[in-house]
Amino acid sequence: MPQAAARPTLEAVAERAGVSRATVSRVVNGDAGVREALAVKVRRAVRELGYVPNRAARSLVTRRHDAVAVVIAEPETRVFADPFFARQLRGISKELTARDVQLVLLLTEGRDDHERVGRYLAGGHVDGALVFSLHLDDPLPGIIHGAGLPTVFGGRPGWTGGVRYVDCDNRGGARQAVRHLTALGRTRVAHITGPLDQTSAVDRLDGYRDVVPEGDPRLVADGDFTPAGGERAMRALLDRCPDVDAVFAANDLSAAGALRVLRESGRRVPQDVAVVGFDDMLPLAEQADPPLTTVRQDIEEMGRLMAAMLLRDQAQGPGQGQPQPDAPDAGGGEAASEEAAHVVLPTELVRRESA
Amino acid sequence: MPQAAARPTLEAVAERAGVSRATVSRVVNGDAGVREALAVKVRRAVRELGYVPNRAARSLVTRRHDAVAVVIAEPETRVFADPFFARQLRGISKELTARDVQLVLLLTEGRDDHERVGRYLAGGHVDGALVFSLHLDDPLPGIIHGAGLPTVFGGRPGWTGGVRYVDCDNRGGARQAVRHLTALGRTRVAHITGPLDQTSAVDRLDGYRDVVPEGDPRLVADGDFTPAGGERAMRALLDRCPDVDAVFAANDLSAAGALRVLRESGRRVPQDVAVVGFDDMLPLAEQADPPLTTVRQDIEEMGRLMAAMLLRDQAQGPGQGQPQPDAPDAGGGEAASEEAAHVVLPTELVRRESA
DNA sequence: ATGAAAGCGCTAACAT
DNA sequence: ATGTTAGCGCTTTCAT
Repeated sequence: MPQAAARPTLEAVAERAGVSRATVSRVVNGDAGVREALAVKVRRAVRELGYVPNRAARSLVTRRHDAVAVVIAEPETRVFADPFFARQLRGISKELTARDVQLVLLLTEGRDDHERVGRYLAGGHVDGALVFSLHLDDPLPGIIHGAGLPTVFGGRPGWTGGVRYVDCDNRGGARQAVRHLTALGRTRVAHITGPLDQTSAVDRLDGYRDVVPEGDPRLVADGDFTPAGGERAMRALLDRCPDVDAVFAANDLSAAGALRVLRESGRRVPQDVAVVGFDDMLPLAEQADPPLTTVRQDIEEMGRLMAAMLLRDQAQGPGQGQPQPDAPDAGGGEAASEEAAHVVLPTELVRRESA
Repeated sequence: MPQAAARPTLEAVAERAGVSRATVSRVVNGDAGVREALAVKVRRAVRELGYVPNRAARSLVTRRHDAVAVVIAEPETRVFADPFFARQLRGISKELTARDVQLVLLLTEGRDDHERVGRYLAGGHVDGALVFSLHLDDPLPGIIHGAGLPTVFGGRPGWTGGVRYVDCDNRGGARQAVRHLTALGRTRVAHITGPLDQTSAVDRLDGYRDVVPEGDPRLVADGDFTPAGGERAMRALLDRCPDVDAVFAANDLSAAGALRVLRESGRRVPQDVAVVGFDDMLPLAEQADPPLTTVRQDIEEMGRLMAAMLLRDQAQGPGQGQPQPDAPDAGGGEAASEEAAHVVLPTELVRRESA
């Protein structure tokens, strides 16, 4: 029965400092109302003994866990073709670390996992959840929302009401991209969409239409955020409208596919056809030929804000059970406030050589 | 004082099933020695009440946590330019999920975080750690190893003895790459290295030398796993040895840089200079011009094996405190066994158009 | 095979 | 301001 190095307990610290457990607890938790003289003694004892509070024991009584779950609902596609996800995690991690909150990562592989994740979250092992789900028909967000756990979504979910989320300004970013192309004098600006069961793709399409409301419908081709989809769409575009002189691709991956097809077809980029992507996915965007002009979003900041938003009301006490009342800001505005029920981060056009 | 939906306790289940807490506990934990008739009643009560065990209470007495930490020690560079990391996490997640073990993610930002992570790990909040660190001089692995927590490293650490790790066969993969080039009839095969403070880069260089032991030293140029480094190295190579007819780049990112320089210099790939990368980093490798021949490693499997290796002895009981005695296999062999103190996974050459 | 009871280490009333 | 005390929900001897 290996005795695992017998960690010192509060009791041990109390004895060494010559005070009661309660006093040690107060000092350790930074509660006011302990004479400095005693506090000093306690802190010394803590240091000498290498005392570390037992989280399990603490959770048992406080009913808090100082842990939040990060649920990523789509390992199969984009998430793993893209450092996007890693950046967001980094932002989240920074914020959580700063508040001494643990990050429990939940990756779901498919429908089977939904139940498991739902059970875990409803099981009261974490104080909140940060959820990424890209598809409108994904039941997981609903399950989680229903679990009565404070939750913040990454990316606008496909439904409204009582939901908190952080997103980038997909629509505004799309407008930036398309305006850039029209400012270049391009008159036949096409759009390669993303999969339209994702709000980001829908929003980018909407942004495109904002700028080209009278647009030729044949200039819009379906993509799916993959290079192969971008190739297909670009071929269709070239076929239908040989006079196309600009393309706004819904992401950099499909832009890469489009570039390849344009090159094959003998078009020069940007001279014959200008191309703008979205995401500023590195190293792809930089290494593309020619380097891709694209719309950048501050992914890490999105993660940070998600965590901050979730933790904002964490202090109030253990698992509230109810999401916050909705208090949307203007919606799609560029200002970001942690007071809002959703935050939409601005995007930035990064000019390289493709447009 | 929001009462957080008062989860049912063991007590509640016991009462409903008309048995004692102890019996419910046995059933829930699958302990043998409960009459089936009773067990059935208990299970029904559990279901009806939606009982979920309180992990904190359980940990408090068992001193186990059913949680492991995943420590990623280098958010700044490669980890976040590369889905590598995400794939590995996925492998880990799958294995942990299957055993109902939680994944606590620890991302470290720099030296400041080392202490924090060390404290956390030594603090006894998790049953083990899976650690990624790329630099030989990183003190973190040592700290963690010293914390007396069962640990498995991702990638061979820069020191030997009593360490368990999972790695891919960097050296063998490099040999595959270079042999492929020589089999193509190339006689002036250059190598763009990675940063040589990482074992993966050193091993790949060694593999190159295995095949070209008599090699012209001017054919080896320092890179750093980045596209910019690859460009610099390729320029140096072209400068020193204009007759170079093949390049093995230590990773795909630097290969991409090399491709760009070759193109600029008017060389055709693969006709004039053949290029092989390492990693099969998608989408980069596929989208390169021309698509990159490269060495693939099964990243997800590496993650899975790390978790499996860690959990193998987890069953024995709470935090052993001592790492396992070393039981290395042949070292660098291609067979992978979960019995070994380290596992080295095979690599695979993926032929595309660059060589 | 089952139950009774003793804690695991901590926080939070309550008492002083 | 500090100490005393009563659990938090669970597992685990130890009786039966």
